[in-house]
Amino acid sequence: MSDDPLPHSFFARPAPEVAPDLLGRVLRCTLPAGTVELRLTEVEAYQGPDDPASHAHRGPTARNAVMFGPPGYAYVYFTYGMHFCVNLVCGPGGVPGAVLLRAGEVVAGLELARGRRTTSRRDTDLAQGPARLTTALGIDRSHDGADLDGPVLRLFPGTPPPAERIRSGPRTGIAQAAETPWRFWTEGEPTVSPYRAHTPRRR
DNA sequence: GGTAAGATCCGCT
DNA sequence: GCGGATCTTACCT
Repeated sequence: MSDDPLPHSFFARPAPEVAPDLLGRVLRCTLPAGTVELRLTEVEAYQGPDDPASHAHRGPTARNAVMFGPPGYAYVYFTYGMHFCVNLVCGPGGVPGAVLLRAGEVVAGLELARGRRTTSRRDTDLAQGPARLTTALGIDRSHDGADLDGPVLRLFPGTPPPAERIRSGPRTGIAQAAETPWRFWTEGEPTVSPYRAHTPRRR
């Protein structure tokens, strides 16, 4: 990977526009233990303040402050008492938005990622799910606000999939605005759960 | 000062 | 498919 990282201007668009453009991109995380690189296969967009599912919906707080800052930085939060999730802050000035990284394929640092994900039975499970993804990369709250063109986190152009392989659907695990198709994934990737490719039943 | 819900994962059935 | 683990955040009284 000798390409230059994507510039901050890449993120200076609404999150629902940036999200599909993140598929196939490569996120590198460099820590004292070593480097892990992840090719993104599934993401979700959150665009506040009118998005009731977004952490930014109720205005700025100590936790979500990074979402209200400039694009091109990481927003990391803790949830369910045991998990971290990482977002990439997006959006034109003044509009809080972010893209949650849900899944990816480990393309470098496989041994290190396996060591962090001891419960994983297959390599495709290493970063299948937003909390597994942060564990595999070694990301925690200390990376909240980290520059995506910085010494720890860097996002490289990678190889985006052809447009016909990009799918979208409802976001996962949230009660509000579940009908908004702001989840994007690459069709045919083993790191994306197959059942998610189908339209969920309505009742 | 108390409480309910949460952008989840894992093991068991 | 279901429920437990585990704790922070935000909101209410």
